[in-house]
Amino acid sequence: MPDGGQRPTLRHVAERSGVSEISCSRVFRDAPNVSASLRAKVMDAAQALGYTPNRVAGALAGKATDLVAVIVPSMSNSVFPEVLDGIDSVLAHTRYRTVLGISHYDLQREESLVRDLIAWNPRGLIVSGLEHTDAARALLSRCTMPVVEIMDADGRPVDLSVGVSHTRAGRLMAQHLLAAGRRRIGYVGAWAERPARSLKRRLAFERELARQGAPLVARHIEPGDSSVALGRQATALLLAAHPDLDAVFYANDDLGIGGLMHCLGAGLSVPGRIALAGFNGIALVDAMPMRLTTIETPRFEMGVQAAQMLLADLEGRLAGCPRKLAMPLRVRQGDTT
Amino acid sequence: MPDGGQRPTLRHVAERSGVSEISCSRVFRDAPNVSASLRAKVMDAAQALGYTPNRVAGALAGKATDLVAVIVPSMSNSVFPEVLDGIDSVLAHTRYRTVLGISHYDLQREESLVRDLIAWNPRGLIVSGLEHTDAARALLSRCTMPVVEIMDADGRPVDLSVGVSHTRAGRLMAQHLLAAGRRRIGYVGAWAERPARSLKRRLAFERELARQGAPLVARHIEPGDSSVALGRQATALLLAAHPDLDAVFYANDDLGIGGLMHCLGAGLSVPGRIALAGFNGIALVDAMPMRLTTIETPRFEMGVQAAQMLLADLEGRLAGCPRKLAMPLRVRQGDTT
DNA sequence: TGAGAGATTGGTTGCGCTGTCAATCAGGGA
DNA sequence: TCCCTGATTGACAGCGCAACCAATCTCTCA
Repeated sequence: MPDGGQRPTLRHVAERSGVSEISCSRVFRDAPNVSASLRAKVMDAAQALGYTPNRVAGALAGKATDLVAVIVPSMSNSVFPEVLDGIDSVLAHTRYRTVLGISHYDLQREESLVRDLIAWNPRGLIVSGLEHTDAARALLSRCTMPVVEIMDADGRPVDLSVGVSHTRAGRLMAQHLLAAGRRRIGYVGAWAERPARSLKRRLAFERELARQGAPLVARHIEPGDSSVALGRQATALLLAAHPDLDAVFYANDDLGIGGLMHCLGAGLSVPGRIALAGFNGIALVDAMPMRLTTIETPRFEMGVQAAQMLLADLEGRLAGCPRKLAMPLRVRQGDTT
Repeated sequence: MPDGGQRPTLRHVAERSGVSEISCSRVFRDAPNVSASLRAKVMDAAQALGYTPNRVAGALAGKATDLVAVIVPSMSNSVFPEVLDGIDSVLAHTRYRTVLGISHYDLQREESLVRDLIAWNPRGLIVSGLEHTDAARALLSRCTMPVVEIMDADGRPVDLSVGVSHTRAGRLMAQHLLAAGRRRIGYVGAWAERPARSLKRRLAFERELARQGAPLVARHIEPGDSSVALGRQATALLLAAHPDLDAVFYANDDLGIGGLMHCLGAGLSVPGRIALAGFNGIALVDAMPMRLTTIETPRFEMGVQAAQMLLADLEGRLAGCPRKLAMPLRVRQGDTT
């Protein structure tokens, strides 16, 4: 019935079923006030034609797409895949779909992604972090759809936010290590500290150490992408330069596990000789022969909350609710401190 | 200038700049034959108004969106995030954006995602595996845009495909273990073997073992999601039931590393007492104190190739090129066999 | 100087669908 | 029996942009 290899449209369905286009449209949208017999006729015709609604046309006519733009900084460790999983676990049950952008911890790239994804007129945006270029921030604050900034709770969000306090995380870990009697403490980071969150953690960590009279002895910030292998290398370098360190705090668990691997390989007793601690609480930690002490962050749950806040805002259910959500954070004592 | 809080449109830009809508449109599309002065006028007006093109309207008018639908089965290990990274590394430099679906290794869910994403009229689809429900396969073969099936090379793709031969992988590993003198061999899988690819690997593995006179002794397929922790548990169970195994092949590296952790923890000498091997060659392998022998698969590269084939097909550059691409595969000897 | 080629600009139409409002129909109470 | 109400169905316009074709303008060359 549809001429040539063209995709059938509502008009084809309308013609074949002998029903008006708009009634067909109602059937596919599950709009109210459609009789069962009409619905059946339309569905039969659609079935026969292999009709699928064109959501692009629907989006234009209805003035809103059912897309949610999500911008994450990286896919190279398990953190953001978990967040995406959380977002998807909520959106999968709705008509909304995720459009993905990866910024590679580059705020310039993030800005262009924001610009690009806004052009799709999404129903909402989920972006990572509270730090953006001025232009990106301007775009985000000007746009009419809800924007959720995830991962961070230290700062002022453009609109909505769900995250943890990295300042608190740094302080907590400093207190934990000091309480465990450590005094000569080092730090290992990666990504040249481009994610502002890790910088916030480190600064808070250093501040607390200094406040308690045991200032940071040394730090090693790698330029490259974080990974277990990089953590191993960086730890070797740091300990070569500062053999007397009695604890190291890592920007994340990947690095920390790498550090643990180095120490085990080098025959350094952990935590006897040196204590190690990471950040995030990824699943891998539990699978290691020795469980890294870490700070547990709710990645999946942040994704879930972000998506739920977005939906709630779209449905006007957010009146009175907090627009800034700080998620809980706790030190998870492992075997390495 | 745009009335109320409404998003400015081409018409607003046209009015403000005193240029026709269509010429404005040309400016934003970088269409040819636009004078510098006209472009400047238009850009000024757009700047002042904060205009962003509405890609949804453009997609409808131009009869094609710049969306690429990607359906992956899982985000819970590093494999598919890496594939996504590969896809993104290609698409990021184009005007195409990724719409993501996660099927959770459920073909029914995959089918509904296919249906759902086709409704967005994407420029192409990238789906995982060659096995789909009949309905999904029908949808995929009927749709006019290119479809790339990734990860597998054993079977007949609907359209394009990029993947590795899992049958060959299973055979290779059987040969490797037998060549290393192993005779009492076990297998550990997960996800209830829903990914057909892992089943293909195992069957080829068992076939080769049997052919060479050392049939599989035992296998343990977990129902749950694969993870390092699960591999550890499963190995404990398998070895408890079959203490005389001298080698175990795992459906993937996460499980294999879990197995390694178990053996190290239980004081079993690896590879002296027992050999272990995984599949994929994820980065984590290299960071462990003992490197798991594995079969290296080019995940990032498969993403890259899939995206490139898609683009090539869209641009008509695929005439004569193979529409089915088998990627290389090799056993990477570690410390565990 | 004038024709012709090419570069630049604009008008009209319609992509496929949904919002809005109008028309129609069935059934119930006065 | 007839009007009124609510449930169904339909007509029409337009979402914001780009394809197509026409108009204009600018050169170049004879």
